[in-house]
Amino acid sequence: MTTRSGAPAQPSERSGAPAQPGTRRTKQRAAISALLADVDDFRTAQQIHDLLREGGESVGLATVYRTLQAMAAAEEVDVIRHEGEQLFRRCHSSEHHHHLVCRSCGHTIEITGPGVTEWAARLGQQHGFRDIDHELELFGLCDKC
Amino acid sequence: MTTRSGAPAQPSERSGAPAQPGTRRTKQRAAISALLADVDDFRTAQQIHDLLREGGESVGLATVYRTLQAMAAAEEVDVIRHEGEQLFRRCHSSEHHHHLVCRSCGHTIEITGPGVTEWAARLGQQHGFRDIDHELELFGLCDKC
DNA sequence: CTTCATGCAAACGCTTTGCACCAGC
DNA sequence: GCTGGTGCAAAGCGTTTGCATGAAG
Repeated sequence: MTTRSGAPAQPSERSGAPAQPGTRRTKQRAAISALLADVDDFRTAQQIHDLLREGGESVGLATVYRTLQAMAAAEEVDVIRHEGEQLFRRCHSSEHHHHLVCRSCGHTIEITGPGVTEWAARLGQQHGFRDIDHELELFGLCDKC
Repeated sequence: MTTRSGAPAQPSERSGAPAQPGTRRTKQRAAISALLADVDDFRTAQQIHDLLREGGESVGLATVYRTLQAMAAAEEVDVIRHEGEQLFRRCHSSEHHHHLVCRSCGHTIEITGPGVTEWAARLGQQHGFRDIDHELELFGLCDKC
């Protein structure tokens, strides 16, 4: 990605895929994908790493990070930041949504903000801001915690 | 804070203050306070550190962190986390509010979420969550950026 | 004079990266 | 056999902390 071979041969880039990483099907990616399909709650990269190890599928922590990053870029997983660390989760809805997350076990419920996006856009415009983005997450303790 | 003197003398703790740090009036605290009064935008601890240094008032970075932490605990400053780092700002409203923050210069406008708190509480209750807290901030580019 | 804040540097936790090795295709 | 993913360990970055010094009251 940083270095380029001297040859002027154009990289094998088809039209569809924007040369994102994470193309190749590997055992590690499969393991992470499978785990994410299983665990319906937000988890840190380190937790995912531990869970994989517990499950016998040992994957390097760096790979976990790299894969999650790629999946996040491909919008296959949702990422939220909480207290300095990032939490990952495979979400069901592909539409814009927010989360109600248990701050103890990570149990998550997807929620939709009632008109938050429009509200944010309107408010931004009012104050001369453009390119408005919003962060909205709810945290609490679920009934099991 | 971690180590205690062997003497069993009870710490000089009056009834009012819960032994929070930041009691003593020092030059550094004054400088940080003054700067925060001047700068109306969200700033990282390191930016504040730099600004102090530029202004001639050199304060150790650790002190900046410790002081900001104390001020945050005393609710004298607002803290938000964004992209892994925390931003500090002296806010005008002491009531619950949110922010519209320029992601380039940190310029900030205080906003009130229309019923977000109630909405969050209701939603939490619906799903058996308690002790609900919410994080809501807007980010964009201000007209000067 | 006692106590607590400060400063420095080292430690910390999470995340990213360089590089040699290995596996997809 | 190329290409690109993996693993390890080291580096990076923002933040916290231990400890000796210095200032506040």
